[in-house]
Parts: sequence; structure tokens; C-alpha cells
Amino acid sequence: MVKESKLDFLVIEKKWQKEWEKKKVFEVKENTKKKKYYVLEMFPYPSSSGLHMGHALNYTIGDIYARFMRMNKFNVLYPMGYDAFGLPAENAAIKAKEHPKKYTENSMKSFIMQQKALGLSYDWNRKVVTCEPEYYKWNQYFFLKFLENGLVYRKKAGVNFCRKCNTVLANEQVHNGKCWRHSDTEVEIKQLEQWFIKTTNYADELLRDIPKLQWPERIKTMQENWIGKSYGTEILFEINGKKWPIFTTRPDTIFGVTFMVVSAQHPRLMELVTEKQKKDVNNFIKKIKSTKQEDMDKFDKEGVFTGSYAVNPLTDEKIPVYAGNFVVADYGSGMVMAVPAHDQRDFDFAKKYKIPIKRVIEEDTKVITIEESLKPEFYKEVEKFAKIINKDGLSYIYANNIDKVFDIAKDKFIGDLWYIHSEGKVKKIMFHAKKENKIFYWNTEREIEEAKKYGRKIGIKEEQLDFNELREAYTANGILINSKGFNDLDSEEAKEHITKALEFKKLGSKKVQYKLRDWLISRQRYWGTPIPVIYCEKCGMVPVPESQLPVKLPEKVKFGKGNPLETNKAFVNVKCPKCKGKARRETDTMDTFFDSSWYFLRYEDNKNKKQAFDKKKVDYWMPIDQYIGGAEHAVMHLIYARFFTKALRDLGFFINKDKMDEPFMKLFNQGMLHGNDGNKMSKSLGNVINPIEMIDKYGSDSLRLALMSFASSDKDTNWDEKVLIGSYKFMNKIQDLFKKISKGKSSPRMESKINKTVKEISEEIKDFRYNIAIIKLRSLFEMIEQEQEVAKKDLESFLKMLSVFAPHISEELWHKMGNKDFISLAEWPKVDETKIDLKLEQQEENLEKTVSDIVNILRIIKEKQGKDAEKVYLYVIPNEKSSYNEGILSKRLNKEVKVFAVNDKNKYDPENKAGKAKPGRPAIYIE
RNA sequence: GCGGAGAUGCCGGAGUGGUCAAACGGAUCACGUUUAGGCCGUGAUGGCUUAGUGCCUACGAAGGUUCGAAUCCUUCUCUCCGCACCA
Repeated sequence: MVKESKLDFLVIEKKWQKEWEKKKVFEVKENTKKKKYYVLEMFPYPSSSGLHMGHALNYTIGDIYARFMRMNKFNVLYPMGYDAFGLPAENAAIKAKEHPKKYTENSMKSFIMQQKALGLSYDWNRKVVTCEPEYYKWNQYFFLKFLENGLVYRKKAGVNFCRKCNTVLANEQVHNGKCWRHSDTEVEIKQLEQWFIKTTNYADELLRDIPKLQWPERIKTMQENWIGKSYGTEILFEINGKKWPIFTTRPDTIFGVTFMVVSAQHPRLMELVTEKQKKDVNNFIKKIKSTKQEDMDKFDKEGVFTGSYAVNPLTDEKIPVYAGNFVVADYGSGMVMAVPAHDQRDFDFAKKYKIPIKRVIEEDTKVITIEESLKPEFYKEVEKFAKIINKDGLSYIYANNIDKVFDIAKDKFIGDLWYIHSEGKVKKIMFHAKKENKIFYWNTEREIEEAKKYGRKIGIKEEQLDFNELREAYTANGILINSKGFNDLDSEEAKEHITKALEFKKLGSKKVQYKLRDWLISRQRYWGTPIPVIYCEKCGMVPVPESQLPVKLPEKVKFGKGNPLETNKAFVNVKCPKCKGKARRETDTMDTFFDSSWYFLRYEDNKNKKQAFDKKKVDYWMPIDQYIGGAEHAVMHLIYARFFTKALRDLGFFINKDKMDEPFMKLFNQGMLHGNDGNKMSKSLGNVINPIEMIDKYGSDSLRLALMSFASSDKDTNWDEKVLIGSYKFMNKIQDLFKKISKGKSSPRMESKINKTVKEISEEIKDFRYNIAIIKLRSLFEMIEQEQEVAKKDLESFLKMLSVFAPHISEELWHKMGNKDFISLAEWPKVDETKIDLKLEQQEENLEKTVSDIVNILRIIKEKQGKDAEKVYLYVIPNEKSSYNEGILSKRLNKEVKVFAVNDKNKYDPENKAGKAKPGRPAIYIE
């Protein structure tokens, strides 16, 4: 049944994993004589479902890189840790009555066991676990440092609240506006005092430094959008005698403001609500179920009148103020001026509540004249992407991309080109005469009249704007109308002028606004780092003194009703550190993103009891040279970690400030591994593949190789066990080959191939094209198989390259060849460029071509004569004879093959084919 | 809604202007090996054609640029992913 030499991977893999651990092969120390390299994967959240295939993929990618750099003589730091605080552990506590600590510890144990089974070359000695007091103590320490330096503050913010649980819910715990545990209970929004970190202090630097990063472009774009810098104007509207600021990027539309909308989650909303409207507003707030962005989009724009009126600073008109569900509370000031004619959201809202719509911007109609004779051809070109409608003696072109119409007109059609305002007022005129190769600009009335007469007009509109039947807002720039002194200006100019006018009245100013908000780190949960603050009846908020850190999370708590920390009296009731009076402890814990924002600094010095990390050690290892993880962390984690690094830099935590601008120099995003059905792996779909089961079946070397073979590592791909079986077969073949191959001298052909392969594979690995590297390794292997004998050195080179992908079998074969050291620490093979012989490559190709010719002829003979030919004769140019080996050819063709030089007098050539031989192309005779 | 990625032969996937009927793997078929099957080896797998050739049709769809397109441009269709209390 079983093939005799079947790979006994279970024994081999366990053996080498033990050896590596025993001999501390992957443990590293700072060594200033060696160049360092820091490879890091995003550390996992240890969930009870264990390591999934996505993890295995992620870590294998990193491990290959770490092994590769190690073999290239870098001092490689490659650690692992666990992001061990978080909601799932707490949910498990509530539902399964298992303590989060136990849950987490069990999960971690199974993670570590599985990671070791994958043969990952971590320095386990540097493990970091965020839920241990030794770690989170430093969270608290950094929090206090931030507090000291004004980077932390408290502010009211809306949270999801379930009455039945008497607790705050995470967005994840809100399902369709209802509590995850009480599907009959509507989630309410409650305003609570929350802790914020001033990430916005660094908004500009975070944005500015993005171009420095060697990250995938899409991640960089995502970060740019997340930070979302926009230039606009802050305008003060007076409401009930008080000035309320709003931010807008469209001050040019201020004459079109017909109402104001304040976010339903705005902390000061109630100040605006009149006695009469209170009931309505309260009902409305209750109706809004969650703060989740996604849900907000699904709901219709809704709102309710607050009873108050604002005064438009330029028109003195009184305009109603509404509370609405579509205004984000923490962007800008949480209030907007609404211009229904020129903003789609405002438009929808105005239609719904029958608020007047006032149009203040009119679109530019652009007019081109095209010579009559050229018209048909022009139409033909334009019709490909636009619609042409004839109306009022004009041909209107409706296109998404007007500039393209102009480009076509300019490039191909001779005539005039001018832009006019739809009411006939000329904005800018351009006369374009291609023939004379000149461009003129005209702008007098007379010239315009003249221009209008010229030729046939074609008007182009970006969209139709019949105001009475307006179905959507006109959101593009244009020319101002109904705007008093600002009429006829175009939007961009008007923005400037209107802002200046507001500045003059001291009711507005230019402002740069970021979408990036301050980071809300308070969590009303148990399983996180306690925020080290105490509230004293006399002294107010008092930071916990550093000497009292860590504020430990109490173990004995009650889950399920309220915040477990709040109901724990021993934890809450404390003495004030200042006056020793009665005080209560902060019960909020920190967002786990806080933990993951600096964990990469703790690896360098994970056992330090006196400091979060030793400056010198961090100086040696940082920054991270290669960071690896999924795109789901594209914004949050990566921005917070960048912020943290910059903040710590400014607080003097690093020796070399310049070097510590950015924590992650290079970032690699692995693709998602889906199930074999193409869907995300998930329990409910039943398409989850457990890495450990696969390792038990085929071994981790095969699994690692397969994971890297599915597709390019940065692409999404589907699981397929057949690929794994293919890898497994390859492993077996390698083992068999090493048993029987004779060691001797490599042929020049072999030497050329191996050097070329080393060169290419090194490049492929550097660029994470592991799939291609494996293909090249397979191709090299095929050639080794064909050779009679191969030099020991070349076999070792092959093994070394294999070892980064399949470390166990490589280590085993390495030792079987008589090596006493570890291949994992061996030096990466060097390329000898002089051995790479392109002529040999050419010969190789010629041989392939000849083989396929022979096969082709054999097939035709069989078809025609109905029988198999038996003998194949080749006639080659004399100096090429050595590249056609009778033995190899016979084996491949499964026929007797004779090779003659064309000038061989004794050759067998009954049909005189030898004359047809050409260089690189032998003549063939078959019988 | 905003933002991002992608569509290649029976399947998975390489491939970014000619050397492409398109790497590599899988699957299937044929032959060899074998008592047989499996494993293993060799070859084939768009169509027609041919003693080692030539032609046609092909890379989501439709157009375009070019001497030349899987590759560049335009429009369309479809799929997937991220979006601040999940980590």
C-alpha cells in the first residue's frame, strides 16, 4: 500500500522542532557588529477557535522572510506575542461562564502549540502577552505620560446602551439596533464622559509622512482618506443669542442655506431644543438605534425640528435648526449648514420635510463650435461615451466627462471653442485654431457675439438642471446666482471672497479640517487595561501615582449585569492618593488598540521590570524593517501605532528621534485565503480548514509550501487541498531523490542552472513572490533528477533554498548529508555569475524543441501507419553532439535513441535525412 | 454612500506592448511500469492541418490606440474587500 520511502514527516518535524528549541537556534541578542533586521507579523488575538488558515498563511510568509534574512547573515529579530485583551473573551465569560483569563490562557496555549507545529522560527524567549500586568502596567504608564502632556482628555460622547444588561455595548454587540443578548431590547444612545487621546495633534504629520513609507499604495491611500484633510471655512451662526460654529467646504453656497442640522448625538443638542419641541426630539433620539456608520446609511435621512432658529451671518435670514441622523457628531462641530440645492443629503432631507430649496449655483454650460463639414465625424466620436440631444437649436451633449469632449474637439476638429455661462454671460472664451497653431483669448461682448455667430453651436452640459423638476442636487462647482454681491463669481473665487466677508464680520475664518478624530479609548468593559485614574470627592480627578502601578484587574468579578468593574467594590472604593479621602476608581478600561500600538517595542526588552523598554535596545532594533499583516488593519491599528511612535518620540523615549519617525518602514499585506467554495472561511458555511488537521495529514512542510503556492501571497485566493497534496508529493520526491542521487561533479549545465536559480529565487523572495520562487525551485529539482551526478555543494544550495519554505525536511536531509550545524543558520548560497551560461540555456531550449518534434512525428507515424515506431535517429552538427545525450533522450521518449554527428561516416541513415540538420535543430529519422 | 482590489484555458493561477495557444500546479486521457489497482515515469488536453508545418479562434463584454494588444485607453457588466466600541 504505502510507498516504501514515504516521508515520515511526523517524526522528522517533531525532531527538528525540539532540536531548534533545545539549542536555542532562533534566540537573538543585540550585536552591534551585525546588521540587524526586524521582521514582524501583526500579533494575533488568541481566540478559542484556535489558529486559522489565515494565521498560518501570515506567519509562514513572515517566517520565510525571517529565515531568508537570517541566512543572509542578518541579526534577525523575529518575535511573537498575543493581543490578549478583548471582547470575545468577555463575551465567552458572559455566555459560557468561563473566566476571560482562563479563556485567554487556554487559547494562547493552543496558539503556541500550533505555531510551533508550523516550524515558525520565533525567538519564543521574547513573547509578549498584553493581558499580563507586566505588560499593561506600561499601558497605564504611557497613559499617565500622555495625560501629563495634554495628549489625553475627557469629553462626552454617545455610546450604545442596553437597559437590560445595564451596560454599554460595543458596536459589534448591536444587531439591527437591538442588543445581542436581548433581541427585544432597543439599544439606546447614552452620553457619557469618555477618555480621548489627541491623535489629531499629529494629523498633519501622520499625513505628511505617508509618502516616506514603503507600503502598498492602497493602504497609503486608505490612510490618507482616513485622515481626510480638507480645506474649508468655519462659520459662526447665531442661535438664541449664542454663536455656534459649523464647518463647510462650500462657503460659496451660503446664500442657499435654508436650514441647519445638528447631529442627534451632539452633546449640546438639548440647549437648542425649545420646551415645545422637547417631546418630539426625545422621541427622535430614542428612534436612532446605533452610532454605526453602516446603519446610518441604510436609514433614510431623518430629523426633527428643534424649535430654534439660526441667523445666516450674510443674509440675516432666520433659518430653522433641525436635529438629524445623518450628521456625524464628532466631525467638524457636529452641526452643518444645509444647502439643499447643492448637497445631496441636504436635498433629500429638504424634500422629505418640505423645506424650501434655494438655488445659488448654476452650472457652466460650455459651448463648442464645430465646422459644419466636420460635424458628423465629431458626433461619431463623441457618441461613444456621451448622449446627444437636440434642443432649441443647440445640440446638447450629456457626458460624465466633459473635458474629454473638449479634448476630442481640440485634437481633431478645427474650429472655435468657447465656454459660456448658461444665461449667456461669458466666463472665459478660448479660440482654438489648430491650422494656424495659435490660441487667442477673447472676452469682450462684441467678440462673444461674433463668436456665437460662427459655425454651428454644440452645448455641453454635465447634467440637466431644470430646477422645477430637480431630482437631485447640483453638487459641482459653477457660477453664483442669487448671492447678492457675489453673483457671477465662480465657486472657487466665491469661496475666497465669502470667507473674507465673514472674516471681516468676525463670523468666520478659513479652517483646515481633518476627518481623523481624536481616539476614543474608554471602554466600559472588564477585559482590558484599567485606566489609572481616581476620582476624589475633594480633589477631583487624580492620576494614580506611578509607584502604584499597575492598577491590577481584579479577578473575582460578576459578569452579565452592568460593568463588572463597577460592581466590584474592592476595586472601586479607594482612598485618594492626594488627600487620602474617599474616592472612587475609574472603571473604564482601554481600547485594546492601545495595547497593540507599542507592543513591537516591548519585544526588544520584554522582561524589563523597571521600564517599558530599554532605550538602547530599542535603538538597536527599531524601526521594524518588515511588517506583515492583513489589510483589515490598514487604518486603525497602523495609524494608532504610527501616532504612538511619534508621541513617544516627542516625549523623549527614544535615543535617535529622526530614526523613530515611523515604526514600520515596509509593510506587506497578505491576501485573504478563502474556503474552497470561494467564500470567506466561516463556521456557518462549514468551509473552515484547520491547519493542525492538515499538518497531521501531510506535515507542516507540505502545508507551508502549499500555502505559498496557491497564488501570489498578496492576492486573495481559495483553499484547495489538491495543491497541498501536490506539495506533499513534491516533498516525497525530494526525499527519494536525496536517497539515490550520486554525489560527484556537476555538469556545466547543472552549474549554470543552479546559479541562475539562486539568483532568481533570491530576488523573488525579497519581493515576496514566493509562488514564483517555488516554481523555480521545482524546475531546478527536475533538472537535478535528470542528472547522473551532482556536486554536494549544489545539492546543498538546493536544500538551503528549500529550507526557508520547508525547514524540517531540509534540516533532516542536511544532517543526513553529514552536516553537523543547522541549515536554518547556514549561509544562503552565493551566486557565481561566471557559471551562468546562456548558451547552455539555449541548448536546453533546443533540446526541448527537438523532443517535442520527435514526439510530434511519432504521433503522426502512429496515426498514419497504425503502429509504434521503435527507433529514433538524430543527426546533429558535430560540435553540438554533447548536448544530446542518448540515455536521457531514450528515457524521456521511451524509445531507443541514437545520436550521430552529421559527419559520422558510420552513421545509420537510410533516408538521407542528415542533410537537413541545422545548428540547434538536429535532423530526425524514425523507423 | 465613501474608498480600494479584481475578472486569463476543464480548475487554481503566472503573465503588463512583439520571443504567448499563455509559466507552474491540479484534473482528465493515452502510453510505459505493474499480476492488477495505486504510486511512479513520459506525453497529450481550443479547432483544423503537417515527418518535426501552417492557418483560424481565444485572456469578463463592446469599442479604440498601434505595424503589432491578455498587456495601453474608453464605456459597460459582474465579483470581492475596508469604513472609527471586532481584533
